Formats: sequence, C-alpha cells, structure tokens
Amino acid sequence: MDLHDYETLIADALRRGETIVFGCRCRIRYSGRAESELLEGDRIFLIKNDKSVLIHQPHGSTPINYMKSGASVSVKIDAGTLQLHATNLAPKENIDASITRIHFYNSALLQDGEVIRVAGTEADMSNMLYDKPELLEEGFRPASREEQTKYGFIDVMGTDKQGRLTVVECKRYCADLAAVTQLRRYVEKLMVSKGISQVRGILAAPKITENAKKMLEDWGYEFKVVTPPKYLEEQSKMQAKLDVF
Amino acid sequence: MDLHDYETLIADALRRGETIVFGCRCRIRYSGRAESELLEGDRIFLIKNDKSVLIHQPHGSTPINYMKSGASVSVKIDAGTLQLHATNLAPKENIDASITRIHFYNSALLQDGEVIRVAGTEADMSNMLYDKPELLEEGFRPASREEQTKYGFIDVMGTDKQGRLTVVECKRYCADLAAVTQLRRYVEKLMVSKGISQVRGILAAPKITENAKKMLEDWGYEFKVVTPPKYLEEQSKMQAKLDVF
DNA sequence: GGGGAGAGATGCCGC
DNA sequence: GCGGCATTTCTCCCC
Repeated sequence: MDLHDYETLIADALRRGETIVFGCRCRIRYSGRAESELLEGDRIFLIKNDKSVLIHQPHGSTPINYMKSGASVSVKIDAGTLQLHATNLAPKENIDASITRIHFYNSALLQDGEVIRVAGTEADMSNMLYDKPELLEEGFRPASREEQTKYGFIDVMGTDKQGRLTVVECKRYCADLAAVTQLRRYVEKLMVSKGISQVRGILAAPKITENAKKMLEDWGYEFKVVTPPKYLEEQSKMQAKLDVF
Repeated sequence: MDLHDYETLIADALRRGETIVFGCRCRIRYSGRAESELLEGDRIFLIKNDKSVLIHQPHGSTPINYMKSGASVSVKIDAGTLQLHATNLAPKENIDASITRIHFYNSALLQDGEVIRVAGTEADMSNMLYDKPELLEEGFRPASREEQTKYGFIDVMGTDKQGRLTVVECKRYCADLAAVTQLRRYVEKLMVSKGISQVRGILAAPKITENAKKMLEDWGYEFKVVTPPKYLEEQSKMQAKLDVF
C-alpha cells in the first residue's frame, strides 16, 4: 500500500459517508478564526460521517486541529505526499495536512442514534432546589427555575421566609469570581426593573474560592453549600414520582 | 478474530504504551464529576500513549465520554462481552464500556514532539496594542501588558493623553456581558487599591453584543474596534525585529 | 495544588 | 442567525 492507494481508499470512504480513522506522519496548517502551524509528527485523523474532522497528537485529550461538521474534505497526491484539505464556510477556514506516511487506516459505516443521559449538571441542581427548597434554606419558596428573562438566565428565583425576592445562582463545582459577577448582574437588573431596593442574592455551590467569597460578602450576597445530585437511577425514580402527580 | 483475541491485543498494546484506536459496538457508563449512561451504538475509542481515553460517536466534534491522561485502563472478557474499564484518581472517576463487537482495530507506537504555533490569540492582540498603542487611540502610553496583579490579570494598562490611568481588556472575537463585568472588576479594584476616583476602562474587540454595549456605556466604559493580528509569518518577522533591539 | 482567565473553545437553547 | 451560558469544559500560567 502506497500513498496513491490510500488516496483512493480515503476518497471512496468519503464518498460512501464512512467514518475514517488513520494514523500518519504529517505537517498541518490551519487558517480561519486563527492560524496555526504544526511541524512533522505522528497523528491520528478522525473524519466522521457528518464530515467533522479531528486531528490528535499521540498525547493530550484535546484535538490539536479540528473542523466542525459539514466540512468539505478532499485528498490528492502532490510531490510524493498525500495532501488532505478540509474547508468550511461560516466561518471560512481551512486545514491543510501534508502526509508523508500512513501508519494504519480504517473506515466503516457506523451507526449510532443514541443520546447520552447525564446526571449531576447545573440544571439538575436547580431542579433539585426547586423541588426541595428546604435544601437552600427553611422557608424559601421558589417561583421559577431556569428562567430566560431579559435580565439573563436565572437558575432559581423565589421569595424567602420574610417575603424578600431571592435570586439563586447555581454552580455545579467551585464558584469563582465570574459566578459572583453573574449573580450581581441579575440582582442589579432585577432591582432596577422591579423598582425594589432589596433583592437577596444567593450563590449555591459545593464550594467557593477565597476571593469569590470575599467579593460576594463585600456585595452583601450569600453562599450556601449545595452539591449537585448524581445517581441516574435515583433521578429516574424521582422523575417517575413527579410524573405521577 | 473474536473478542478474546482483541482482549489480548489491547492488553499487549497498553503494556507497550502504544496508541490504540478501534471502532466497536458498545454501551458506556461514566461516573465521576458527573454520571452518564449511553446505550448501545457504534463508537470510536482512542487510547493514547499518555493513557488519556477518548470515546467518540460517529458524529459530533466533542468526545461523548473521556478521561484525562494518567488513567488506568484494563480489559477483560465477561459474559461474552469485552469489558473496558478506565479509572482515574483526582478526581475519582470511572468509565465502564461493555463491548459486543469490534469493527476494526489498530495500535502503534507513535512519536510526536512538536508543539503547535498559533497566531491571532488574545495575547497577540494585547502585544500588538502594547507595541502600536496608536491602534487604540492617539496619545495612549501603555505601561504593562498581560500583568498578573493582585487586582487581576490585566491585558494592557497605561495612561491616556490626559494622564488618566487606563485599563484595556482585549477580546479576540465578540465581546459579551462577561467581558464587561470582567473589565468592571479590574477598574473597580484599581480605583480602591490606588485610591483614585477616575480610571478609564476600554474594551477592545472586533465587535460587541448589543447588551454588552449598553451595559458598558451605562458604566461609563468605552468600546474600541480592534482586530487580533493573524499571519504567522508576519508575526515571526515582527518578533525577529523585536529580538534585534 | 488552587485560582484566574483564555480557547480556533463547543454545544444547547431561546429569540 | 445572534446571544447568553453551561461544560465531566480543557489548558496554560502564576502564586
């Protein structure tokens, strides 16, 4: 098998809409939203049936170059090397790989209609607080969850025991400075739009950075330790329960 | 080749530190920072020589399940299926894949010591403004760039024609609400720490969202159209020039 | 290791 | 399409 044979193999597989994987030695140039150059080394190419392109080095978990689905991919032989070109519009971008050797190659028609189910997200967390408001604090009465208002996307909003409007921003991991400014934005916009001077802001997360805690307190907001729910089975059960009512 | 043979192949390749790629039919469970379940379908597994694990569906550009480098990966046959287990500490997480069929398999010792060069980043942008401050505005004199101060990571800081302290926050694409709050944080911290009442805040980006523009103006900050520099060659030339001085 | 911020971020949802 | 925001974000850099 020489590069000419691989040119034919890849072109045919692209035509058939197969998913293509190969290992090779190559140089890569990218031009588009930014520009990049990567000198010769061994890489893995993954061209999917939706015409997304991923190029991986033999280390690291993120692709070193890539193109989103819908790319136009073509191959040709030029000066003894296999040239792979991928291009996309919107944004206009190009990948040019110069391949000097193919280590291995495979392609196949792959079928997968499944959609992943995930538990433990921020949405799960805000749903949990909506359903069990006592986890936030006694007397909290939620009124809306994951609400897309023109002030922003507010995770949970409600009133506390004393009837004060309360905004809750959830973070699934460690709350940082950006989380505090996000909460602050919601609270300030609500104060203006509703014309009330006191709106409580609560940041709910498993933990918070030291600086974020300080900024939070400087601005008169509060932190509550809340951990996102996991366990897909438990959630399924809870959902089943909710569906009954 | 049956699943027993692939068990041996994979175990040997893992021992030799090879990069492994295979296509298969499988179910996947993940437990760790979150939890996920993915029912049976065709997927591509990529196990790199640094023991990072990537699992891709035949569509989409992000892995559907993954584990960062340093994972412990093992395979065994159980009830007629090939079980692949990957686990990491810090954070504690597990991937369990139940493989019913291998469509193709390859592994190889791959070598790649190259590091990508990228042009058109935010750092390139702040360097450009530092070197050619007139691109921001006439009379601007930069004093520091990409400075990690205790007030935050400030892209470019300097004084304007009238000697006013000026903070510049760069965004390589479209500036959004978060960019405005980030700038606001720097300006406010500087005012407190330096004890001065007027600090100019400038957001430099190719464009800005409508809401961000409004919030920016409400807070008395300014927007300047600045586009990040591209063209690796030009940058190399500029860098060569700088190195001379 | 924690904290802060960029990324060619990507992907999702809503308008 | 843009906008706002979560992500098992990942990655880098600095303290």
